[in-house]
Parts: sequence; C-alpha cells; structure tokens
Amino acid sequence: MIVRERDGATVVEGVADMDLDHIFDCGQCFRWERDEEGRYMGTAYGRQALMDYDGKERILTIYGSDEEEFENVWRRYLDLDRDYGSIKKELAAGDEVMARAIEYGQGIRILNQEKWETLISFIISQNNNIPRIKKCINSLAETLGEKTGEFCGREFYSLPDAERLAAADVEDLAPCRLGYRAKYLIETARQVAEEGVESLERLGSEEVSSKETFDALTRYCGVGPKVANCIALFSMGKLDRFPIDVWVRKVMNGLYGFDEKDLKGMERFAEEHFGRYGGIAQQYLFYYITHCKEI
DNA sequence: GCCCAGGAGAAGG
DNA sequence: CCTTCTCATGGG
Repeated sequence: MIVRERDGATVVEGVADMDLDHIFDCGQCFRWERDEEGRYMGTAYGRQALMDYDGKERILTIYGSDEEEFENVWRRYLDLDRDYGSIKKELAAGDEVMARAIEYGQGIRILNQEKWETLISFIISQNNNIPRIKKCINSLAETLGEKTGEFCGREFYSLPDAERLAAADVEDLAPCRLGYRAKYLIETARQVAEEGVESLERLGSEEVSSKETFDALTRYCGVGPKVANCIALFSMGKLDRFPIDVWVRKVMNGLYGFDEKDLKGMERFAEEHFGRYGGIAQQYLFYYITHCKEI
C-alpha cells in the first residue's frame, strides 16, 4: 500500500477488497451519501471527506484529507490494515451460501466507527428503516450538535456529546422525529455522562472480552442484544459479534434452514461456524439479502 | 386502512 | 426462563 498526497487529497495505491457501495450501503453507518459518480461524501471523527475508489487500478482517493489526517483517522476508520482476502477465504471454505454472499458483496469492510456515535445511532435504528435512521441522525446533529466544518459547499455537524444530550429533554428532540426512542437516547446519555465516556472507550479495549463488552452495552437504556452486537462490531472491534435483525433472520431461515424464531440456534451456528469473524460474515449475509434480487 | 423497518422494555406466564 | 403486547414514525 503506497500513500501519497496530491493537491490536498490523499491517494492510496494497492487497496484491495474494497467497494464503496458495499462499505457505505451495508447498514453499518448512516452518515455517508453516494453521488452520481459513485463517490461517497460524509463525516466521521469530526472530519469531512469525499472518497473515490478505482477498482480497476485499486486506487483509493480521499479528497479533503491530507496525509496526516489519513494516517490519524481514515486508515483505521476504513480498516485498511486488515487482510480481508484471507478472511473471505476462511469464511467461504465449505460454505456454498457464504461463498455466494461474499462474491456478491466482496468489497465490504467493517468500519471502525466512533463509539458514542454508534451507540446512539443504533438505539435510533431499532424498529426503523435505514433511510429514516439517516434522517433522524442528521436531524439530531443539526439540532443539538456542533458545526465541524464546511466541505464541498455543505455544512457538517457532529452529534451532541453525552453531556449535551443528557441536559436535553424529549421536547428538545421533537424536531428529530425519533418517536419513542427519544427517551431511550436521553436516558442512555445520562448513564454515559454519569459514568464518564472513558467507560465506553474501555469497552473497545482488547483486554475486554467480546461477551463482557456485549453484557456491558445491554445495560444502557434502549440497547438490547441486537443493538449491543452492532455497537460492539462496528465501533469496538469485536468482530465475532453476530447481530440478528429481521433480515439476517430471513437469511438464516431461507438459506441455512433455521426456524424463524430459533435465534439461539442461529447464534450457536454463527459462533461455531463463522467463529472469530462472525460479524464480518453477518455483513456479507445482510448485504446479500438486502440487495441481491435473485437469491 | 394495513404492513413493515438493522428491536427493546414491560408485563405476564 | 419464556411469550406477548406496546411503543412513534413514515414509506409502500
């Protein structure tokens, strides 16, 4: 992987196993938008960027980012130091269904997102659909967050931090149209503000086991098993977590033959069959079932 | 009008 | 431990 800086953008050569549609449209993140040319503009860690990937030349270009910002933010955010080629090989071995799902979503990568943002994003995600989740999050950022910058003629806002959200009440959140989730958000913000954000950071440490992280997350208001697994997977590096939503349930039922309500069986299968990369496997399955018209 | 969406909490068994 | 009901909101 060769990193260069050109005209204020970062150009990375030799990036394999990447497709921006697969990464940004697989339901793991909600703050990136596609333009007509297939580039993605969005925000993370208080930065804004426009990403373009040339699959033929295997060149990733990040506009709006110098090389220092790339090394400090985007390299880890995009999980560029992980070898997805070998992971895909491991997951596809002896599993015809997974092999097909991987072929279909071959460019998926698990982003390393901000923990607090991921926590509140997936509280909002419950019993909701992705376009509306995006609207809710952007509205929350514009209503209570702070401006982080302007980029390509657009203004970007961060999400309100725990203290700010803890000081709000449900009326303040009314314009965000969060429904019954507003009170969950405020209650969780108060929990986090009280215990300190470091405790949230600690859950992403290698020393904390995946199961410990999961158990700790389910103590927040509005965080059940599915949401906890998403947070652990998408922002805390717990790649074995296997979130089961309505779509994954459909896949496990339709393609792996599980009874629709046998969540325990699905969980056990994922643990034994997909192992340490269960969460990545889950993303291939999710993208497959939500995008492929002919399964 | 009904059903659905990256579900969870509460109540009742 | 399990099952069922309820919870806002907007799109199809």
